[in-house]
Amino acid sequence: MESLGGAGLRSGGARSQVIDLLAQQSCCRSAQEICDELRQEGSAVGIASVYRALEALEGMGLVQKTDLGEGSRMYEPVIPGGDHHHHLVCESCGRITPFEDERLERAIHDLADGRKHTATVHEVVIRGNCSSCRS
Amino acid sequence: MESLGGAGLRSGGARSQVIDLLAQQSCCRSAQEICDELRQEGSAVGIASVYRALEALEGMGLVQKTDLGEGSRMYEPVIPGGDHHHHLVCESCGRITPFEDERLERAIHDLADGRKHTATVHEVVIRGNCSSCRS
DNA sequence: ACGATGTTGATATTCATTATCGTCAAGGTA
DNA sequence: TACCTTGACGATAATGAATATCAACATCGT
Repeated sequence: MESLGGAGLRSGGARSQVIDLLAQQSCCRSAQEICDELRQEGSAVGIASVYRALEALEGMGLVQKTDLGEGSRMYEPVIPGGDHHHHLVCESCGRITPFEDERLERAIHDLADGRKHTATVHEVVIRGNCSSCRS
Repeated sequence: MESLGGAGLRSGGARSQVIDLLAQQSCCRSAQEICDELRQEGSAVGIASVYRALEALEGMGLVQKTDLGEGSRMYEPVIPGGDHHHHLVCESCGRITPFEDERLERAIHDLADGRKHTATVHEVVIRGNCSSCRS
């Protein structure tokens, strides 16, 4: 929250609500889902403010935008030094399963280094069928 | 081309033109780009036919849809047994650089296996700054 | 209190994608 | 050949996510 002030931004109602909601989520949410959930809690946030907040947070590296190919983009919090995951998407039931893999992370970083390309963010999406859908 | 007939589809003009164009491309193109390029060559393809062709090809596993976060989705041919690459996206100049990495592929497949999740397709996008933009 | 500046929600707008529709070409049958 | 069924075609309308606009409102420094 202090980082907002540092970037010359104030924390109006809508923005802080989006931050609070995202902080409680472990995995991704779409802008519409975030807006709906906040409205169900009684606040009158507009969808525009949600997009604005997400854009600002993304610029600060606190939120990562991901596209899982299901029509709308998904947003999830980036916990500095904390868990960093990617997604398995089931093509049959649509379920999204997060996963973490140290070996994959190392491969990606080494690769970017070798190409002299900085890797601010990266995303990995694996599509297929989950174990329950295959049985 | 024969695979079209096998799937109960005929190869009308538009579809084969999309196939021909994609076969010549090594990296990704948006639907609009494909449509524009075909029109510049003199054919009167409609954008709807391009989407239809891409959808059919994707269903057959001959085309992979990718979202690089630049507004529109990108499509690229899948060459069976041939080169299989992912993308580095420069956040500064927007350039898209394809890359191939065997170690990354192995990590992804082992990971999916361990989770009993089939991996029909997967995509990796690395965002950062390319070497020319950093200097 | 007051003005400058940033934020808000509603809404209009843009733009990629999908659905619809009438037309047309290809194949099959007699 | 003539006819008919089926599927593909291009144009365009419709959908829906994301962005831009705008007037009203907060917040902060003075």
